[in-house]
Amino acid sequence: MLESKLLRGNIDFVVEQLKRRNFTFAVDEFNKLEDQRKVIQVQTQELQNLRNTKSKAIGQAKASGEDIKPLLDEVSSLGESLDESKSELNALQLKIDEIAMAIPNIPHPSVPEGSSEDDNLEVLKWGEPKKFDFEPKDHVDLGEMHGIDFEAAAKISGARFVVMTGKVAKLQRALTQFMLDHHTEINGYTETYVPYLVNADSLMGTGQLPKFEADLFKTHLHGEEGEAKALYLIPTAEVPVTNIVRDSIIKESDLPLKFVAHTPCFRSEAGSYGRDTRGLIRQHQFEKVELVQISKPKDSYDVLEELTAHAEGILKLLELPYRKVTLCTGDLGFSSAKTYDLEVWLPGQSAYREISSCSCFEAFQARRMKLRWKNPATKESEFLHTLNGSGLAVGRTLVAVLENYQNADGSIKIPKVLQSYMGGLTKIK
RNA sequence: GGAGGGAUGGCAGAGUGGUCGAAUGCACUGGUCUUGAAAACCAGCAAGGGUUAAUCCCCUUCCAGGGUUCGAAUCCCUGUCCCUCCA
Repeated sequence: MLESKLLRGNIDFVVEQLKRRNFTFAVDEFNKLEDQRKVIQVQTQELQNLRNTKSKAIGQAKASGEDIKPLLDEVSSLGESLDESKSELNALQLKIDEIAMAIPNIPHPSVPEGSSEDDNLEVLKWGEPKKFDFEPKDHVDLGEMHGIDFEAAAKISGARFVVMTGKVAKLQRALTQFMLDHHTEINGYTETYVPYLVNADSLMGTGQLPKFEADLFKTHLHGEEGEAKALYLIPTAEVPVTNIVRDSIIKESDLPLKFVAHTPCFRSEAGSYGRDTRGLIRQHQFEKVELVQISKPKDSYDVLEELTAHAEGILKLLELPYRKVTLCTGDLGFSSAKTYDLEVWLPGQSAYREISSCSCFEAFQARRMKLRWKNPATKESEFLHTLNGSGLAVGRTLVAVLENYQNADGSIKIPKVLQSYMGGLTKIK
């Protein structure tokens, strides 16, 4: 959600900025509603004031033993016009909120202009894609001999699910453990366990709702109030973790807050039919280790660099070649002001593929979830900045390890940092 | 499964229909005093919104949502969460 002052006072700037990310803002409609709101709100508050004053007078008259009948007659008609005015105001406010909640964040000035992912800007490349003296297989072919079973998953659930057994399942767990340990012990994050089913308010807070309901799995509850109580499977740990601090005022001394959580993520992948249908790349359910930071506004872009470096650290320790790109305005997520994607090298596809997305949301999410701090400089409560990034997407990291560490015979070398998590194993075959 | 109690400002905790946005204590901020600090004393101290150049002023908010009433923290209904007792 954008700042209401900005929407009211400097709407031309907003429109211009949103144009950068191909979002057309219906200014005229919004302004019209705002003008109406002003009139009705002032009118409503005046009526309310009148009622309060009269009611107080009745109280006083009664206390001093006067006859209150004439005063009662005076207010009798007030309630009706007040109710009318109130409901008119409510209706207007609902419409305005609906529009406001659907406006994406404004890109940071440093974000490159562009319309699609082709315009993303490469920041750096790390590591050399390994030259194989044989034709490297992709993870699906490799997985067949190691216990990755898509057929069983299709039988159990359907497409875009997987069953893993044996060493490969353990390797995924090793990756998860390694990431969690590294982020808590080296990078200073607090390990966090969170619900995997969340309510609509939480999703509003981080920006998945109201616009992107189609991307989510929604539970269905029986009974009359089922709809209102329905929970959603989390598409990312960002949702429950960031919402830990929804509706709260954080002490300055507690900032920045740094959380790391491992959760499964569930995505409907609506609209991605035919994309990455093969393999583990695009699943309805996958594991992810997520980094979340809550920072003071002035620090947030330093934190973005730091948090991204934390995600990169995992790739470096796993010795996986990657590149870092800045998403262009057209490819930026709804809530984000600036995003770095980390893309890992996959020999099976001869391509870099996204394995982490690190974003600074500025106060966009904080405003939606009323997340504030007491700024000692201004003595005001002000909105904080939220950030998050995958550190990393575990399923895709597993893909990267399988493909980058494969041998000609299909066996997989275990990366050094994972060996202790695999009981000293150096190779799976 | 049954019976009861509770949810109030950063925290603790009063308040059962009207000058209650809310006593009091703690915490916090400023001041007096002090060589300095502590103590003591004095003063200030909720959030969101409207209007305004700004102040003033006004509105809303005492778990959430409905209702009763001229008027609700207070009464009624529903829900959520917490606690106690019984089985």
